[in-house]
Parts: sequence; structure tokens; C-alpha cells
Amino acid sequence: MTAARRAGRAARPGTRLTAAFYDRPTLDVARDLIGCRLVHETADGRTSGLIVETEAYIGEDDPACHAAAGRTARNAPLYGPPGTAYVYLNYGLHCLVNAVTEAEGRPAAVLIRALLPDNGLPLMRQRRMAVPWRRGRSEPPDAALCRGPGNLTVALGITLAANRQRLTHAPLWIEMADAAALPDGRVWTPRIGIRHGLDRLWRVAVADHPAVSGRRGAVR
DNA sequence: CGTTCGATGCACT
DNA sequence: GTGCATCGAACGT
Repeated sequence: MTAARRAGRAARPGTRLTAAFYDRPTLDVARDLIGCRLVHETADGRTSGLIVETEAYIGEDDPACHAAAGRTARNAPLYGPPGTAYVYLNYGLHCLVNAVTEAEGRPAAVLIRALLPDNGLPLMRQRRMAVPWRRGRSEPPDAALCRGPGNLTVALGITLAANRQRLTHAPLWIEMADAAALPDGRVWTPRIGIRHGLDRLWRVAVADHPAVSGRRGAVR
């Protein structure tokens, strides 16, 4: 039996991940979220994708973690119960979505960096094209709709309103998916887009997958 | 191929 | 005032 199964991760596709899934070492959660499905329901419809890339941010000793400088009003969700969403605005432009992990009081989370689009592709395309900096430009290919943490929140319609919301229930949740839907290979690399903590191999992705972010041709 | 850089909001010092 | 867990256009090689 795998650690994920012991933690209550049901094998049946469509089953929502419980708080117990997130109440584990963050690197295990980052690994086990690969292949699961992130779903968002809004008035416009349902959009979802299979998680193909994540990053772990672990504790006040991790210089890249928002909790590195201690607890503040902004990063308070990191200290909260596992299985909640930590959503924040980055570079004034992009909402980034994390799943809070480990026991309450231990600040840690997994950043969702890329999805393989699954349901609601037309709505994703519509949302991506409505972003100001893409207006009037060409449509992204399907594999790029949710490639990158800022892109996937646009495609799924995830905003700061999701901050602190539980990921175990609608309208925003993560569920099991068919394990055969993605290829087997996984790669661990340094995290992307950070200045500090580059010595840690805390990014995990489906190897050589077109929906994974990062430079084309680089080790993915 | 590669690197640089502007847009843009807000938490934090 | 500074610095981002980004994106994608523009430019250099």
C-alpha cells in the first residue's frame, strides 16, 4: 500500500481528495498531486485539468516560501489547516494557487504550476483571450491553455476570492483521476522563477510533457 | 536558439 | 521605495 493510500487517497477516479491527503509531508503531496484533477465550477461552466507540474514550499527555513519572514496577514493561510487554498497576487498580474499542506501551524504548501486541459477547453480559451495582454493575439494551443501557474488560474477562472477556501468541496476542488491518463515518468528539478532556495529539488513534473511549463527543450 | 524587459498591484521594510 | 513563486514580446546571436 502506498503512502497516498494510507493517507486516505481513494483509488477511484472522481473521488475528491480529503484533508488527510494534504496532512502529510509536502514533498509527498507534491508528488501525489501529479495526475489528480483540479476542477473549478463557476456560473460560466466547469473547467478542469490533470495536474502535470507542482512545486513544494516548506516552512520558515525555506527562503523561497512566503513564510520565510514569519507569519503575516498575507501568508496566514499557509499556517492554517491542510487542504485549503492559498491564492495570492504575484507581480500585480497573476493569481497563483497553492494547496496548503502539513499539520495546522506548520507553514507549507504545494504550488500548482501546470495542467493538462481536461474539460471546458472552449471556456478556458475564452478566458485566456480576454486577458488584457493577450487581446487581439492568436489563440494558445490546447496544451498551452494551463501551462504556467498564472495561465492556469486564468483558464480556470480562479481569483483571490478562492483564498482560504477548502479544496475538498465545490466550487474548487481536487479529485482522483485515471492513473493511466498520463505517462509514467517524473522529473525533480529546482523550482522556477525564484531567487533563493535553488539548491532544493522541490519541483516535480511529468517528464517531457507538452503541458508542463519551462523553457522548451530544457529538462522538464 | 538565447536573454532582456515592461506591465502591473500589493505586502512588507 | 523595493521586490516579487509571471507572461510574452522584442531583440540579439
